[in-house]
Amino acid sequence: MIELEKTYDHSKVEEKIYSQWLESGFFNPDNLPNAETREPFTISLPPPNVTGTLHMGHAFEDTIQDIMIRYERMLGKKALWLPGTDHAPIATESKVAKLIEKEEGKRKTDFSREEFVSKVKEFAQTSHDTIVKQVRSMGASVDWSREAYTFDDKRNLAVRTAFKRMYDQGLIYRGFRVVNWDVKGQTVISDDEVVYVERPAKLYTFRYSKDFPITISTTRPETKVGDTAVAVHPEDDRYKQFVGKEYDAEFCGVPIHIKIIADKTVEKDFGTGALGVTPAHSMTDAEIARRHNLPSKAIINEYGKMTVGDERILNKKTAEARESVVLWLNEQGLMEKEEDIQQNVATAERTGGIIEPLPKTQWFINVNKEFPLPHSELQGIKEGEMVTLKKLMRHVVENGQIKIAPERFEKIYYHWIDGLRDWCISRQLWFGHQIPVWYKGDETYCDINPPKGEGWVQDPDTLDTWFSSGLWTFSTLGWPEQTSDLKTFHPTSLMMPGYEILFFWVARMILMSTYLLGQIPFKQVVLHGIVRDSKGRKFSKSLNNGVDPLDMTSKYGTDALRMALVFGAAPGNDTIFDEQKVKGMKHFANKLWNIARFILSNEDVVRPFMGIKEANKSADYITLAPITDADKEILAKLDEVIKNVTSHMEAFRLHEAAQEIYQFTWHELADIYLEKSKDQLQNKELKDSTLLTLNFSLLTVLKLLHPFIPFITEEIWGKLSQKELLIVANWPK
RNA sequence: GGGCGGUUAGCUCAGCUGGUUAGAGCGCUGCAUUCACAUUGCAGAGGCCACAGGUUCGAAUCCUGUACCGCCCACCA
Repeated sequence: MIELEKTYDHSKVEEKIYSQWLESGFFNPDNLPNAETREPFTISLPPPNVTGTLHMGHAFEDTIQDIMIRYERMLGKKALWLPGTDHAPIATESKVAKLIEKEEGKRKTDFSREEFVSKVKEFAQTSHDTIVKQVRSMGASVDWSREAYTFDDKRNLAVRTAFKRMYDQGLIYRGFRVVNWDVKGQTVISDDEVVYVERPAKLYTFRYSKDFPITISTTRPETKVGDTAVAVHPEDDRYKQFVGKEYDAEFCGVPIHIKIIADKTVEKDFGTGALGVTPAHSMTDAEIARRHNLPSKAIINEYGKMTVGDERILNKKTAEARESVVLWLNEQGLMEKEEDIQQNVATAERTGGIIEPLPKTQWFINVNKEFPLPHSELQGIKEGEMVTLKKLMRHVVENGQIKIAPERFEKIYYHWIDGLRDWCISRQLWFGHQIPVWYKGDETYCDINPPKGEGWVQDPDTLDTWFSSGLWTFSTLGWPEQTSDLKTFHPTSLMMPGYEILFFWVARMILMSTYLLGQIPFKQVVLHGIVRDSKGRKFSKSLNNGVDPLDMTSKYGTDALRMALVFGAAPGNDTIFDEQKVKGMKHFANKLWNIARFILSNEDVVRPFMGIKEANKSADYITLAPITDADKEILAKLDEVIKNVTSHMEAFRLHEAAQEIYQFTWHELADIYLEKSKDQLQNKELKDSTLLTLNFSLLTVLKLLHPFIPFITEEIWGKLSQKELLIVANWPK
């Protein structure tokens, strides 16, 4: 007779069980029973940023991946879940800069680069330790022995190697062009990091000067001091007569020279149908200027201040300069109209600052350049075949080597690729992988290691965080070295990120892996949604609606939180976090506990139990007559549940799987069969078969539930004096 | 401007390839407490599955359209 306490107390169990798992070594696939013959199954953990603590979204992500890896481990796979963290330069650097300003009253520029970077590294280390604790407390069965960091030495070598290869093949180049400058973050960012925010704005309609023949409309009159042309549609009869003519004017004290040009991209119906072209401070205008060979005149600097004109605008911020220009236009009688409109303003994803398009020299990855693929294990593309990075990214999804679920995201992915422009990878930050390029006079040197000799200066810029994240699936396995891990575990099997990083990360991993390894990075992507608060809002600092996963786990238990997060969460759909749900799942855990308590309270339980522990199918016991209809029924239902849960797992319908076992456990096994068994246990003839049925049902339910609620199931399993841990038990068939 | 998703019980959501009286959790109502569990059990109320057409023997599920809500993308300044 085995006695359990009346209620399940997660606080006494979770640390103990996690330690048992760690001691067993089974998180490391090399230590699994019969590891040599197992088929590899790999998940790379999307590395959380080392900017602080984890939120409910991370808890959700950890949960669904842990469910999959535990399931695959029980299926007999050589299951590797590789953890790590991301140095996330923009977020981390700005976070530390803020902290220093608050605590020491100093600014980033008061320190040397080395001093500042070491402070950031210190912060990142603390943050890392917190994150590890949190991942651990979620019960994540990650292989800590293989933990990686996007900014450690091994990953740095991978980054330099990748850069060098792309540079040598002409896929990375340095170019001067209009880029997205984040005034607040003081760095360039890529197109994907630009977020458009709709805001009310004024649309001004005016002429440059009294004798200028065309009126133009703009929301940014201050930039007109940098105009070099006015563009109209080629078929606009109003303006045909002026095309090709050139005019001089003085605009708010600044002399300008304007050429009238015709370009198809101009909308006849917007504003006056004439567009003032500012080649230095607008991406679109820069493209028009390139088509028409127009000169470009920079008039705004990195601080968002005007660099031309007199005291009315010089050194003023653009918004202030705008007021001055508007005043001048009105004074001169040049203003025709001021209208209120809604406008999309470009802001930086991380800092929220305004994007000021500026002409600058930066590093880019050319996504359209044709080149021979150095090595290929991809289906449908041969080694040496001419490809572009865009083509590679599209191809592997199109021909099904990589599957994206839910399927609708494949279309979104293609659409993104089709509109993709060269990827700006340099950042004016200190914390990050410094670009492995050195200069001396007119010479440029790119290599994995610095050049020998005196006088070389390394490019001060660092790389976009997604450059190193793009290497994640293989840099974590030892690349560029040809390690046995790389051979065994790459391509990885499954990737489970949020849909919001499909472009940022998933696409970049596909780019890097197909190019550098000639392999897909993963076979299957399952995108999950965002966890929102009970009112459907995103969790955010400004709303102060955050819920700390650790509070939930200590209050209700990790199992309860995991089950609550996965219950009702369909792939790709956002989910609402509700504390009530966690509470309900704590009740479920307690229910399971009491089912076990009842079964184990029978004195004879050990004897029949020992007899069935090796078996895996209910069919094996049905033959053990006498057996009642109730026995048959519960065993038949159990078979069906096994079948259904397995098929849900295979299709990543974790929410369906969870619901199915929940229903069975509570409302079939506990509510119906357990009650009937009470009578049967009184009958000597039926006692043995009843105990067999009870035990078999419990064992099976524990197995089925283990990926979802690993702690309590392992704890009960342990009470059943099993030789092996549940974590490596066989998935029922 | 283009694309995508949502609209199912009071609330939050499932419903996989169309098939018996549409499900869950929470909440609500009534009854039950020494017998695994009150973190409980039993019983129950509650839904023209957004709307309008169509396909089908049969539609919450497929097609067309409409209306709201939300998201993504985009060089209308």
